Amino acid sequence: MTSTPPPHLTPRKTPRQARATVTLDAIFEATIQVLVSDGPRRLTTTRVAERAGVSVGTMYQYFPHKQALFYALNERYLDALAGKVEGACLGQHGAPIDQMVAALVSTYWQAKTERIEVTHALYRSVAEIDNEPLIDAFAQRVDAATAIMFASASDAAFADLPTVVLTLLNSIFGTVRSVFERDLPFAEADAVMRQLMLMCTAYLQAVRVSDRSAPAAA
Amino acid sequence: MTSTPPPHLTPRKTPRQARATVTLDAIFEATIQVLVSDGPRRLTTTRVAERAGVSVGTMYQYFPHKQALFYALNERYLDALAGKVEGACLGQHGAPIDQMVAALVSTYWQAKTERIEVTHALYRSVAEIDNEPLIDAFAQRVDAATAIMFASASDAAFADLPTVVLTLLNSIFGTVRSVFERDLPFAEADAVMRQLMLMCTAYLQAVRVSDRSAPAAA
Amino acid sequence: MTSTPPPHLTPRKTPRQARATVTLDAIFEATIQVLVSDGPRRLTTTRVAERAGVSVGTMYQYFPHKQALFYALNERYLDALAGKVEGACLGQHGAPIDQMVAALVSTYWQAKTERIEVTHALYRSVAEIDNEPLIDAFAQRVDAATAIMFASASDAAFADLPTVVLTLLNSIFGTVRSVFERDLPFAEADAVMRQLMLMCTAYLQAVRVSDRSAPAAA
Amino acid sequence: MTSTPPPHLTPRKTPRQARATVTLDAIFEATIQVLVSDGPRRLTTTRVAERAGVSVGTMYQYFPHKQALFYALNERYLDALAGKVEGACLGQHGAPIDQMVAALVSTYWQAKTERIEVTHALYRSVAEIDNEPLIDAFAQRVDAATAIMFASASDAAFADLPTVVLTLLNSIFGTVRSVFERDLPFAEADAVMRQLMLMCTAYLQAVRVSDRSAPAAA
DNA sequence: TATGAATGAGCGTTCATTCAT
DNA sequence: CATGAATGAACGCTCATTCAT
Repeated sequence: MTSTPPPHLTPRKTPRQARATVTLDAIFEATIQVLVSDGPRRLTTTRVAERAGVSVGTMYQYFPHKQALFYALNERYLDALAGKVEGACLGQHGAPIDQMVAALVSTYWQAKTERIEVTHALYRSVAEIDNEPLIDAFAQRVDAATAIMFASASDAAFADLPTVVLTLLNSIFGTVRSVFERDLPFAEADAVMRQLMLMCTAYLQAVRVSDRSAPAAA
Repeated sequence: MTSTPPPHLTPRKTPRQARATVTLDAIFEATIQVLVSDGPRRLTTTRVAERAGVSVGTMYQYFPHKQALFYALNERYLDALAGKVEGACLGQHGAPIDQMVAALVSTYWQAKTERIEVTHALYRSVAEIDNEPLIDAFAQRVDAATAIMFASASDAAFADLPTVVLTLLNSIFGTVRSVFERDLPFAEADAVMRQLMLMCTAYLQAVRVSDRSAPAAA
Repeated sequence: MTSTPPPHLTPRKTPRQARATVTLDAIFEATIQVLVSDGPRRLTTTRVAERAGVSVGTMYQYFPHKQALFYALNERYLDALAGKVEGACLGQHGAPIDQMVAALVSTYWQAKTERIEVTHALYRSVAEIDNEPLIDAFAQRVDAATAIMFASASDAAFADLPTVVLTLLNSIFGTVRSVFERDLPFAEADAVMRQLMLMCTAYLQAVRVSDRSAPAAA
Repeated sequence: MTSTPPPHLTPRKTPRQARATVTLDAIFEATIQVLVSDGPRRLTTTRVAERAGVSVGTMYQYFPHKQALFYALNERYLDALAGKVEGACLGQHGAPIDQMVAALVSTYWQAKTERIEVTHALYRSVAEIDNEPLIDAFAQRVDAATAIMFASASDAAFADLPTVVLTLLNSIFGTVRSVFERDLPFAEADAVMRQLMLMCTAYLQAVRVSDRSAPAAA
């Protein structure tokens, strides 16, 4: 994350000791658990502290206020997610576009699917804070990685790569979220994911500049 | 709406009198206004009542509790939205698929764009209640209408229409939401919408059964 | 009080109904009682509400926050005090200065002595809020009334009346406070008060312009 | 200080080592600074320790609790103040009463005026603890010194010296405080101080026993 | 001995809900 | 019926104090 998040939303102390790291992890995990089991409305400082096995006071030693905790949690989450996507992109360097799309979709879907309830909880709690800076930073990283990947595609070139990437990512991320929130049974969700790959590939083929020369997207 | 929403989430009285309708409307509008101007966290019953020009007590005559109000608001909103989509689908009966896609995307986008802040506010406040039944009902209506429309396409037929429709709608709705939440500048948002049409059309062409006979989706 | 107190320090609602007045009085009285029995540090909203026989919520219907309650209490107190002093001043119009001094001192002393613990409590809690505006308003009223009184003295005139009044009042108010805070036994306190009258009279005679013509104060 | 302060309010250790003295001084100075800059409400142990450059734990090595720190601070302050007044009294031995009064008033005023914000802060924070023992001790010392001084006056004798001194000191201390708290502009404050001298002198002349023989005060 | 992370009671404040008027 | 004052549980947060290191 290269963006500058509002300073009042950052943890108070960098964990220098092992103990602090453990505590911090406990707090984050507790936050997720409370989020999952009680919902964002019931995410209270007391409950988190309790579940984390620390006192409220301790929590406030690490985070200046509740929002900061939440913010940091999202930061962690998005940071990891971005990392995975970046990894996938790097792994597909020079591959054909259908493989790229498949990697992109399945990586993202898998990441979201790993801990389903957590994903659900985080989707549901997005509104609780202003995490625009985080979303922006995430988008930036992922956009860049994806653009670089597609620029290296073995079987296609794109006139307006930024727009293509923007469309693709919004599509993928949006569709995944939509599928998630509708709580589709696995079979259907899986089917949609496969169709999504198809769709993205079809799109890319439609807008690619054949033989690296012809017309543009838009 | 044909689904059965939990009875405790429905308004207490059917508005038989004009007065009641007016009051109800005022309450809904006030809710939206408070939502837009103060955010979901500051949406208090008192504030809504005040803005609506009624007393809290009166509000509780119409809604057994805050969630019911919220639920009803979403119901209204989704009902209207579904209506618009249904209308668009009916209007495209027998048309070619690219026109259908264009109609679908632009109708949905326009509906969301009409009152941007309202859309934002509602997206942001989705988590506040459990509106799964509403979403389900909405999805059912829209799925049905869309399926009927595409079944009538002049230039394509689909082996597994339900999956195609499911994919298409999740794509469109998800992408729109994603674009909305990233708060893209109009130009970019518009470009993505046009690309989205392209994408959907490419997808449909890829999965259509040529001459109304051949292979299936996925 | 003619000064304009910060709007955020005024009670939320003017008591229009008898009930509200009763409640308000109960809150004020409870505040004093808590102040007296528990000290300013233990003056919590919960305790006040409890002692007043109302809920915290009710208290917050009358005062936007704790400070406002405190402020209003001081306002009431100083308003009444200023009224008493003004009354005394009016009553001594045209009298000789020693009677004026006697009236001033004994009125102030009596007012402070009426409910000793209350006076103590209020003196002790002065620092809790910024009541400068209240003090200023109080000083203004009392200064004015005192100046008018002394200007009418039958046996003296003063060249620099404002300074004389300022000195006199600071002396009286300060000495009374000092005596109070040292918690002198009644006999000593009473003796000091009588000496204070003597002192003030001696001062006025020392600075008066004989036959309404001669040299000035300062 | 000859009075017996509650043992739980005294520092834990007598500063036998230079290090301890330095630390203690730092703590006291930090307390004052925090008091001045943040006000008595924001005077937290953490903040004081931080500003003093020591850990909270260390602070608790010197003071069993916050009140003890506060108490000790006031003790220091009042001790120094009493010392100054005593010095002034000694210096005026055998002088005429007007010089004595002038010395008394100006010494006290100067002491209070030396670090205005500190004085303000201390006046404002008096209520935080029960420092009656300190006040008593202070009063005793100052009373004694003043009584001895006036007993040596070259131009007056007093029948009831204790009452005279009590009155005089309450007057002076009270007036100074009153002037301070009203935050009068320097010119006015200075004028009042000069008038105060006048007043005290007039008083003493009024109650003195001429030729060291005649009637008494009160 | 010095440290400062941990504690948790207690604070000020909010707000969904009730019910006497 | 409509009102809105009253309720009080529950929240976010602070800070004097302790104690393992």
